[in-house]
Amino acid sequence: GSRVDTSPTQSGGEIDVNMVVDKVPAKAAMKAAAPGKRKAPEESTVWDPSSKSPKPDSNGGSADDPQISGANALAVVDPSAIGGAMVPVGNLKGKVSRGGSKYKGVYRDKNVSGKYKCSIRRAEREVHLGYYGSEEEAARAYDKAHWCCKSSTKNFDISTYDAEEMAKIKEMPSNDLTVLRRHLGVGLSKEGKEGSSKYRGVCKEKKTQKWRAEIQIAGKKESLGYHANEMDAVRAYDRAQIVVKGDKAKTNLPIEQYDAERAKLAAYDFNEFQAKEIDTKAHRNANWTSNFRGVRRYTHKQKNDQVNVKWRAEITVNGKKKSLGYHDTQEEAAKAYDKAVVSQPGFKRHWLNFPEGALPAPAPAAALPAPGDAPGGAGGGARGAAGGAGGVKVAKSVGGVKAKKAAAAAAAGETEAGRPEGGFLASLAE
DNA sequence: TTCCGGATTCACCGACGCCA
DNA sequence: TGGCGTCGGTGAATCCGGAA
Repeated sequence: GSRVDTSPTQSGGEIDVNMVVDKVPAKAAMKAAAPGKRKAPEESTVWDPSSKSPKPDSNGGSADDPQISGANALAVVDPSAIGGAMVPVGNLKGKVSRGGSKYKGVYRDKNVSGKYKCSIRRAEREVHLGYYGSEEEAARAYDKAHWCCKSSTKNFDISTYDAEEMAKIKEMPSNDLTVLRRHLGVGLSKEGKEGSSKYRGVCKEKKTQKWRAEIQIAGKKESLGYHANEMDAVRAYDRAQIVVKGDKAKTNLPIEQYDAERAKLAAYDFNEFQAKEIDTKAHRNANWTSNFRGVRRYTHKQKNDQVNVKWRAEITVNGKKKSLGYHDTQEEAAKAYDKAVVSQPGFKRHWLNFPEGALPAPAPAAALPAPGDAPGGAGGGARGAAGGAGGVKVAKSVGGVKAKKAAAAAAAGETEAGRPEGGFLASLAE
């Protein structure tokens, strides 16, 4: 039929580097033998994917090919006999594929500069086999996948691979390349990138020299805290992965290491996990800050050891904090803050905790510090839920250059009392 | 000084469609 | 049928500025 002899061209113990076992000549031969026709079904060899026997290659390779047949292949060519040189078995005829690589299954991804990627088709689906710095590495990854699926290699001779590794790969499921992908390191973290950890989700802050862990959930980055040593950050990330993805978590360390707490972690909602298990300043502050601008929690221990919890509203003007009283609820305190803000010259609606509603009546002037600076809230939690625009941030929102000009103008307009006349706020309001 | 969040970049991956 | 080229989405990594 259309079989093409794919055995290596050997003569006198030498291996012809230009030998060809690839599909190109095989297909040409097939076409020559039966132009326009596929191989007749009876000529095909049915291959059982569940068996570990090599699948007859449509390209012309065969199960009895001494070069590529099953476990035998590992012993066919002794690498030492060829001086350990790599022996390409692929289409190295000087032909460069459309992908810009001379190797099978290797492509250049124009989105990823200087890297080669490789993939293999399995059961009508493309399986990604990772990115590599060199064509050769990518070609070898492809070969390993091909070896796993079809018991043959396409780019380099099987003898150039580590026999032990290839035997191990042979044992991996050929219908599900997940195990192989893990073996190849696909989807795991990059290594050797300057300044970063070799672990996923962990990087080192240059400024603080601390290890920062974070995870992205539904497009939003969530902080997992700062850690003095890398492994603490790694574990924080791993645990967060388990919380978010359960058994499908891509952990840095073997997931079995978390067996003792996996059930507990998986039961967490991420926010709950973050609040209870992650020690960040924000969370430490969370129990005394409020979601409202200019409002914070105030606890007062009484003589009978009873703890009184109130919400304190305060505003910062001219760098000085002024109390706006203590309130039973956050909302009341927030309204008190809004009242104080409204009485500031040039105030903006978006400084308010309740910008949508009717403007509150301004607080009596005597009750407030003299105007002269953008109002600042009590800080802390005011940044987060209040849209990240705390009182002080108002100045930022005006823009760097403009804000600087305004500040300069304000400084120039200072009265003998030491405060800018007309107010910094007024200039900000432009 | 430390912590945090926004913005940006780009590596990674899956998948689609063309072609041999 | 499978190799190949490419595109788009996701998310990790990093930078940077502001707030505490």
